[in-house]
Amino acid sequence: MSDLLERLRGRGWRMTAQRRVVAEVLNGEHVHLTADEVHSRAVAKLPEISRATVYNTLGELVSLGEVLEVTTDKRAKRYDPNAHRPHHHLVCARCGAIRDVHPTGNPLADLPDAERFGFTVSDVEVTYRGLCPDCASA
Amino acid sequence: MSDLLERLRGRGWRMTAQRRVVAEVLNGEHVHLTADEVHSRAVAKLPEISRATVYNTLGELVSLGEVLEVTTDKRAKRYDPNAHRPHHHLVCARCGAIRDVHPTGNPLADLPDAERFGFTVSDVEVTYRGLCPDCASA
DNA sequence: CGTTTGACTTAGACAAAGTCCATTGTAGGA
DNA sequence: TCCTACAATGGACTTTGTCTAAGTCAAACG
Ligand SMILES: [Mn+2]
Ligand SMILES: [Mn+2]
Ligand SMILES: [Zn+2]
Ligand SMILES: [Zn+2]
Repeated sequence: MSDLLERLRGRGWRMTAQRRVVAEVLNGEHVHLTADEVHSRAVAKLPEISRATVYNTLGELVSLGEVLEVTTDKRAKRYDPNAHRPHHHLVCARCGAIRDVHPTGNPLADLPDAERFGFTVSDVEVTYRGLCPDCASA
Repeated sequence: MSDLLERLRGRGWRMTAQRRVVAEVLNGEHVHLTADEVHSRAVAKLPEISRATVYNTLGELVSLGEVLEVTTDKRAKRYDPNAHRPHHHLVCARCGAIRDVHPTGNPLADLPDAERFGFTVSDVEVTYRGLCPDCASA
């Protein structure tokens, strides 16, 4: 993702080996790694990178809107580089596998005014749960 | 909720002061307390109740299907006594207030087969986010 | 009722996920 | 090349939750 790195440099980011490695690890489709998984993979490329730096960098990428935080399970937060096209998630209840999905329809329209309690509603997250092919056949 | 206590007794639960207090605390509409909040309120009624017992009791209530676990934010799990009528949640992004909502429509039907990746989809959670009236005016 | 017993509760150790801070290092401009 | 503000580091600390060994008590039984 030199796209990403280019954009970040443009935003005044100081480019360091650590930040480059974190950005490299967060690359691909259906990628939803925990901070610890990002750290392990980053260590493979740059052994001296610290946990704190991984957390810092992930936090910065999130506030820049380049990465999304996803909390599909109650354990660690997951980091999603697919922040450009809005999407939702399909999660295997047994093994935790996560896929990006794009449902049709607009759930925002499905919430009547009477059910909004005066809130200004700006966003909807939809999480589908079920069993992945592997777990269903086992 | 003597309803609940009655049902639990019917299921062979030994009725203790601790369990009664936890069940009392989990009572009402739009109630979504964390385990620690349940513990604080339980301590007010029964000072010697322990954290472990609160966690144990909440876990049992969840496996009995009497209480739902809700993870609207990435912090602590919340416990929802409104397990009888299915519903979704509306969350204030600033102060964390949570309301139960009942959207129209069926999000399951909005996920095309091509977007299911072979999963057996059994459940959908929808979380609406926005600002509550208080936070919007501030 | 009093006894008995296994289910229940407790305190505290432990673990996982994440935050914070003082110190040390360095990217990138002058 | 030098300087310095920004970034990285390790480790202490916090929060949330789990586990266990030992003590307690609800309720079944007589
Ligand atoms: Mn995603
Ligand atoms: Mn609810
Ligand atoms: Zn699976
Ligand atoms: Zn609010």
